[in-house]
Amino acid sequence: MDSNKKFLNGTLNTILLALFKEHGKMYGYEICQLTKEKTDNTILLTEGAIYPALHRLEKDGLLLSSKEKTNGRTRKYYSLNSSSMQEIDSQINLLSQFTGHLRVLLNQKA
Amino acid sequence: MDSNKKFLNGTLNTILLALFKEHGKMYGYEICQLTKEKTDNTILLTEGAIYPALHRLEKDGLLLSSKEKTNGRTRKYYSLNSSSMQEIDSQINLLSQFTGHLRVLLNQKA
DNA sequence: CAAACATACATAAGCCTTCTAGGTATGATA
DNA sequence: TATCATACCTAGAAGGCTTATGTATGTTTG
Repeated sequence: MDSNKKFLNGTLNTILLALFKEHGKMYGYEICQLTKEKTDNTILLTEGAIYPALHRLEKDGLLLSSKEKTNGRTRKYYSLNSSSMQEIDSQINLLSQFTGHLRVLLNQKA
Repeated sequence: MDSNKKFLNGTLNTILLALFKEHGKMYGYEICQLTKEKTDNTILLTEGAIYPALHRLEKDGLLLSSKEKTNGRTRKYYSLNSSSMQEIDSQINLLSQFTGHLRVLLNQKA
């Protein structure tokens, strides 16, 4: 109620795509940690949201995955599917536009 | 799928509060039109979303309403309930913060 | 002058996304 | 050896928006 969790709704897929675009390959757990750090603990991606989202994006052909074993633990790395780059950029641009307009509505053009 | 409609999810209530803060009293239909104009037809608030949202905000004590007859048509005007101003500002600030962090994740700090 | 369009409100069913809560497994730390 | 951190996963419930529909009045157009 008094958190900003609900704002995330609808933006998660695109946030993930943008993170992959900047950071290359990443795995789920890492994304949760990184996002938390980058946003001063305000955007907290839950695993219950992130793993299904990654599966969805892979199924939709926007992500590719590969498993790697590191320190005895298996990580599932994802990265952008370059053959869907147009679609990926399009989605990121849409969200950028949206946040821009949103800031106009919120009167924080700066 | 290829629109930015889904991004709206979770932000509608707060957008409304911000609009009221800037524009004073407004009625539902007007808000739909104004938002459309202010965002170059990209943020399209549907009536099916906006009317329930206005009812909710009034029920929660954040908005006050009054009916007025203009040109034979009845308008239901809403405005901020000044006694809830603290809560209202808090919600707007939360969304502002969120969009700020979102832009960091999207790499569009400017 | 009738049809179409714009204004203005409202609600219900369904969809989609996320959250909560739970589960499994390994390595490190206390 | 118990707890915590890492690392994955899924199911059920909750919540918010879209789509579709309904009502009613005023204005424009053919």
